[in-house]
Amino acid sequence: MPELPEVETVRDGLARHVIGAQIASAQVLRDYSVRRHEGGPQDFCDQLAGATIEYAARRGKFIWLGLAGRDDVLVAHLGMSGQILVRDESFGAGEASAVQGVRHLRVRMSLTGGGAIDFVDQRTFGYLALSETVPTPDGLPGGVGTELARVPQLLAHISRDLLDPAVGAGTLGRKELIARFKAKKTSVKRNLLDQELVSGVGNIYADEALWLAKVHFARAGAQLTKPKIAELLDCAEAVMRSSLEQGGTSFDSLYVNVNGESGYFNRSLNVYGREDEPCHRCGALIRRSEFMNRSSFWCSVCQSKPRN
DNA sequence: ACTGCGTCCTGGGGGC
DNA sequence: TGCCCCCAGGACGCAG
Repeated sequence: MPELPEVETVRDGLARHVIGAQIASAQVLRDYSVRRHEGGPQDFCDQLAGATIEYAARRGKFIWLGLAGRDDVLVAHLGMSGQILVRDESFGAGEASAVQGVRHLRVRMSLTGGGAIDFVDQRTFGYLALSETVPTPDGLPGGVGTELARVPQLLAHISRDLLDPAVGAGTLGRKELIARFKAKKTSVKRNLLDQELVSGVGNIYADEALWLAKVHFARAGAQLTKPKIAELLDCAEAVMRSSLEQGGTSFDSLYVNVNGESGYFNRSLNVYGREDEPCHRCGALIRRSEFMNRSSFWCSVCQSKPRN
């Protein structure tokens, strides 16, 4: 499933392939895939027709495409199986046969002069919407890939992510994040997954970061020292950056493609999905626990359990 | 403020 | 070979 590195790969691909493109028309093949758009799917299509893409930005797992001369932007969330496929002129965009030939195609945006942007999503947790933008409270750029100090209203409550320069290690933003982390009364893993604290960390990378930092998922966040919290955040950032390096080169130039099923980032995983396999650091068996209605994978030796 | 849990959704894969 | 059921996940919303 796409996590932050995969989403960044998609954003980068969009920045390379669709900036300057004009959307001639949009076709919604499944209404559920256009959500949180006031006015619904038909209005979405009406509003999008004629829009020209100006930039591709990202905050956490949300992507947005800036539209020339407009205050609203096209927001995309990939959910857990979403893909954005960019088709060139030779694909035969707009033809009914071509639409039917694409498995799990939910929304097609046909481009002026040929080609298309396809939103493909097997499990339909992802969605598209148009959203007005609002100024960022700190006056800094809204996310990765834009210089504008604005963010879609739809995701204004989502915090910046660890790949955002504004919360980079050593910045005031990072310092503030550590302080907020320390002030929370809940567990470290819940903190890592709290998109309003720091965004972009999902279940997989939370477990990977905790393993790397040798912290048990259920440990109280406030129990960690600030340097330890800093280390944990650095670990989360490092895991995501190394995944990004691996994934960034694995889609071809015609497609902006994240394949939720191929799992091409999986080879670098140390704990996630490795129940009963030996820890890469100490050889003890990796355990799996239910936590927050999700699976958590951890090493019982490296990540000592809090007694409570 | 925090916690726990349900909801959305689909088809791959395991079990029989 | 077939069929049923479970499972995975992010974000959000609600009750306690």
